Parts: sequence; structure tokens; C-alpha cells
Amino acid sequence: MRISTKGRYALRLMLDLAVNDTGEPVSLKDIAKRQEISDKYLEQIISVLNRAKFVKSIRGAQGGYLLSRRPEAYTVGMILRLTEGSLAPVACVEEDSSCGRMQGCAANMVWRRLNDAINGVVDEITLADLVEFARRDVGEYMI
Amino acid sequence: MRISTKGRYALRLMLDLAVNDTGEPVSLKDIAKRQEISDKYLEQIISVLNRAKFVKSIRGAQGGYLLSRRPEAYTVGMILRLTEGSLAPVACVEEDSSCGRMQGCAANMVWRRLNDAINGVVDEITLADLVEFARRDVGEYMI
DNA sequence: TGTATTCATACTGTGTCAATAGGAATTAGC
DNA sequence: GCTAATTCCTATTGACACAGTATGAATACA
Repeated sequence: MRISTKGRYALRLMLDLAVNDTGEPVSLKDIAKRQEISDKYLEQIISVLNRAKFVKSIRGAQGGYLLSRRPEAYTVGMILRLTEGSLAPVACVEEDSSCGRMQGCAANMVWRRLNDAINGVVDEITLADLVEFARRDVGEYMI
Repeated sequence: MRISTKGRYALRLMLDLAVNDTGEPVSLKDIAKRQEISDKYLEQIISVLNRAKFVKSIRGAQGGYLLSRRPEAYTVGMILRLTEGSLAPVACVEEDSSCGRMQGCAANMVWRRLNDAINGVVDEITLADLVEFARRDVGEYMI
């Protein structure tokens, strides 16, 4: 029941971009250094964010990445679902599921409530909330 | 971010024992048949529940298993944590964790809230709740 | 032109998941 | 006591995902 490094790193990456936004592109190497994450691995992760247009990229020397929208426009849920896939605790509470036992499954109640609780958290927190939290309670340079 | 079959089956197994409790031991073969789960796999799962004294076993012919406490005494969280291990979405929100970045990690706030939300659900629902739900809303014979 | 950067793809070692397999130990019923 | 039904114990397996690493091509600033 773990969020994988892919989702966690994606969130830190997006947060790093939000915090270090000066209008100039931020290179992946810088992010990797700040976040202490393998830059080669980050490359794969940001390529997902890039294809989904969560970030925009600028190629060549002095290139890098920028958020393509304002931080308020990203929820944690959007970022995690994109990189992790579904956050549903079991397959049978996903939209397009069809479990034969569903009608008669009391355990299903647990999974639905768990699913709602998880979504309730990740869909309520935006990147802007995290930026504010980082600035106020944590200090600008630690993410 | 999935609950594995081990935890899911364990919950269904315990619920089956609760619903089919007549005072007589229930054989694993019967549970496996009702739940449509491999009996050999269920064996491994129930051995965990047995070692933790969540169930008591009666060996030999006509043997089987019984809940060792009343259904109200088991929360879903107890059962899942025993079989799944920790339910924490990331290692750094576990009791005995020591992440160097913790002090300065805004993302950590997400994981803590997620952790609280998950625990809030699984620690509030007991086996007795599920039995009642099954009897009332689902029908006695479907679990 | 050289250097810094993104982009694309392939590869790999490790571990977990979800069982399956085989047999030993125990006990009720005949 | 014998047989059948059951729990108990341990090993093995195939598939897959995770968490990277590696290599090189394409692009663009200076």
C-alpha cells in the first residue's frame, strides 16, 4: 500500500518547479541536485509530466522546464494519478470495474470508503498549498 | 497503491468466519469454496492469522477454524496491518522512521494527511460492522 | 563549433506477488 | 488400530513491477 518513488519524486519535482519559478527554465540537473534524486531517473518521470503538458520544456543549452499552469491548477491527485496510475486501493472500486461479487461484497464497503478518504485528501491539496506550506512552515530552500 | 490479495483475502476470510460462526469449527476448504479462493493460498494466509491468535484452529478430521474473539474486537486495520504490513503510504510517516528531509519536507504533509485518512477508515470499521452490513444490505449468504 | 540540455529507447538486477506443490502431523469416526 | 479429513510447514515458481542505469540522438544557446 505504498506510493512508489515515481509518484513521490514527481510531486517533489513539481513542487521544486513551483518554488523555484523565476520565469526562466529550470534544468533537470539542478532539480536532481536539490532533491538528491538520480537525474536520469528524473528524466523518465518528467517526460511523463511533459507529455501530459503538466510542464513545458525548452530544449538546448540554458534550457529546462517550467510549469505550464499556475500552481493552484494542479492538485496532488492529478500528479499522483498521472505518474502512479490509479490510486484506488483495490481494482473493484475503479470506474470501469466489473467485479462479479460486487453486489454481494461487504468488504467492498471498506474499499469504497478507503477510496473516498484517499481521494478526499489528494484532490483537495494543490501545489499552491504546498508552496505556501513550504514557505511559511518550512523555509524557502527546503522542500 | 493497492491492497494486495493477501490483505483482501484475509478480510474476507475473517468475515466468512464471523458470518458462518455456529460454534463448530469451519474448515478452510469450505471457506475457500464459498470465497472462490485457492485453498492452498488461504492456508498461508490463515496461518498468519493463527499465529497472531486472531483465529483458533482445531486440527484433525472435522477440524477447522474459529474466531478467537467476538467480531467487535477486530478492526479492519488490525487485520490488514497484520497481513499486509504497514498501511502507511510512504515509509517516512511510520512510527520508527527517520528521514533526513523530514524537517523540511512539504510533501511530507501530504503523506501525513493521507496516512491519517487511511487509518481513520480502517481503524473505525470492525468485523461486526461488516457482518451487520452483510446481513442487512447484502443478504446472509453473499460475502 | 562546442557545450549544455532535452528526448527516446533499451536494458538490468532485485524483489514482491500470487500462487502451486508436496508432504508431515494430528484427530474424529468407524 | 485404520482411514479419511483436516491443519501445519516449507520450498519453489513464473510473472511482473520497481528503481534505476546506459547510450546515444536531437536541439539550441553563446
